[in-house]
Amino acid sequence: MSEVRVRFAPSPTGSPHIGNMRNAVFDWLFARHSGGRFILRIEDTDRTRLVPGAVEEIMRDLRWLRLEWDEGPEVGGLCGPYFQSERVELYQSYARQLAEEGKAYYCYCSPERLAEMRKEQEARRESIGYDRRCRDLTPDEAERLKGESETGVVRFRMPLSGTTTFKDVVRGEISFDNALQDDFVILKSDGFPTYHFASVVDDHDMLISHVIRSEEWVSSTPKHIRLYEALGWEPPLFVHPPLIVGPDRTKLSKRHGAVAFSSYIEEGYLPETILNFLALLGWSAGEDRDLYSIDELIEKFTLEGIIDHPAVFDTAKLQWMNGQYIRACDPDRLVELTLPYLQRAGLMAESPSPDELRYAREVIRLMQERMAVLSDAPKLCDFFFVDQPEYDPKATDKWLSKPQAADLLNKVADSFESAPEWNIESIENAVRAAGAELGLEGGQVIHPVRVGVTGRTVGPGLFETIEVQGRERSVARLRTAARIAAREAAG
RNA sequence: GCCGCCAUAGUGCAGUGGCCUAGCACACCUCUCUUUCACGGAGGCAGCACGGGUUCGAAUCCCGUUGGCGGUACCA
Repeated sequence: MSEVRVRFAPSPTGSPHIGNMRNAVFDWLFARHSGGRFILRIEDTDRTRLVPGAVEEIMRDLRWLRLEWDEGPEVGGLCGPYFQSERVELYQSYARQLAEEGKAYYCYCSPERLAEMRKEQEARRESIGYDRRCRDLTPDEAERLKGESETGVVRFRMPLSGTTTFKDVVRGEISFDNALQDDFVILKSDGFPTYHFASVVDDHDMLISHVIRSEEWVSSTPKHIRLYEALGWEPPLFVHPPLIVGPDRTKLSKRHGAVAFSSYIEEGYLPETILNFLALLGWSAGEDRDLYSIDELIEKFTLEGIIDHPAVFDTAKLQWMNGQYIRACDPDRLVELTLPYLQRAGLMAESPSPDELRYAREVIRLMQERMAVLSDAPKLCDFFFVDQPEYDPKATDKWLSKPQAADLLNKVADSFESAPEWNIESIENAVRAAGAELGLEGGQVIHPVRVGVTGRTVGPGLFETIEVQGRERSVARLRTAARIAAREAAG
């Protein structure tokens, strides 16, 4: 096989979504696996749907996932330009060539007429697409219609009989009846090519060996096959991975909630999670495993492993996987990743001091086993960063309303103040000793103390929490809590 | 409607004619660890869409049915 060259060819009409990025993952993995090239091409041929900033977002998402492209915007390459809008002359010249050779023709039908035609076809419950009115115009008729309509499009002259067959790498041979194919537009009236035409021209021009694109494209592949034939080119291999669908099993779209890829970045999924998860959405190494490093993915990724049926995007499993990677994460890196979430929540300064940073590191260490996504961090550990925690009414109700609660809390505070050392052991001793004085043990002392120092009933290990929180802060909180307890007991 | 693709537990996969009393993971449930939560550990629940073939033997091959999805634009 000659060199593997694959391309990721998004159109900048909005934010990339999970499905787009899954395809990019497959492209990249295949390129890296086979020592080939991964090319990024921007398909900006629909000028009406262009979204400003979309190209930047695509590149940002790819880079975040560490999917570096070998050719494309910002990195260049021998087959550029990599924006289709900069290649229109190329498409136009090929369209002209096809027209001159009688393999394509100019069509002057107005959008209105086309809409009318479609409506009638629908009413008659038939749909063969364009009625080919302009397919075999005499020169005179062509001249006349051209004068009437001002603008026209170029349509491909599809064979009227026979079948078009191609081999999909994932599904095997697929055949289509030519008579059912449309004389599709290759060049629009604004001079821009349609997807079908531009992608064929570019895939050939950029020496693409494998066209990897999602399943929604299989039914237009016969158009592309005929185009390659008409242009006298060898078609690439077609690979159609399955669609990624929502919980309702339909194609991912806005109505499925978080579709923008960036929303997963914001929620705090790690790149290695997303890469691992996306790789497994429509592909399998044929093993009973779920966790793969990037290197393992590259090593194991083959086209044969691509599944041939749609995959439902399961957020629950994504979360689980992210938890796995968070736990495996280097602590320093985890701090770096989590800090922005704390800062955005107003829990940390924008430019923290070394002390504050050290403190945050300790706190995050305690959170590492408890986070599923990074955005969990603020609500999990906010009490570490404020002067006084908010006391959860349910918690105070349950643990601070006992007659001895205020006493206990004050005693613990006393012994914290007088403790010669401040470490987990001394803290535990102090707490247990204070409880013993009142004839309390186990949960009877630990729960009230936890509520006293954190304001809530759940959290990391009590003694670790107190140690990290510090003596001063813990004592102050215990005193406050003791007052609340006294009030509760009295009321 | 027409064309195409697909069909293993709720979800994602493994399985390519006998090793399947169908395996793994998530979710869910139980137990365990434990000061709580989480993590970890041990169990459990739950599936080859249906009907015909082929074969000594079918989740695996063939046909049909049903169902799901995709496409059917001067969008990609």
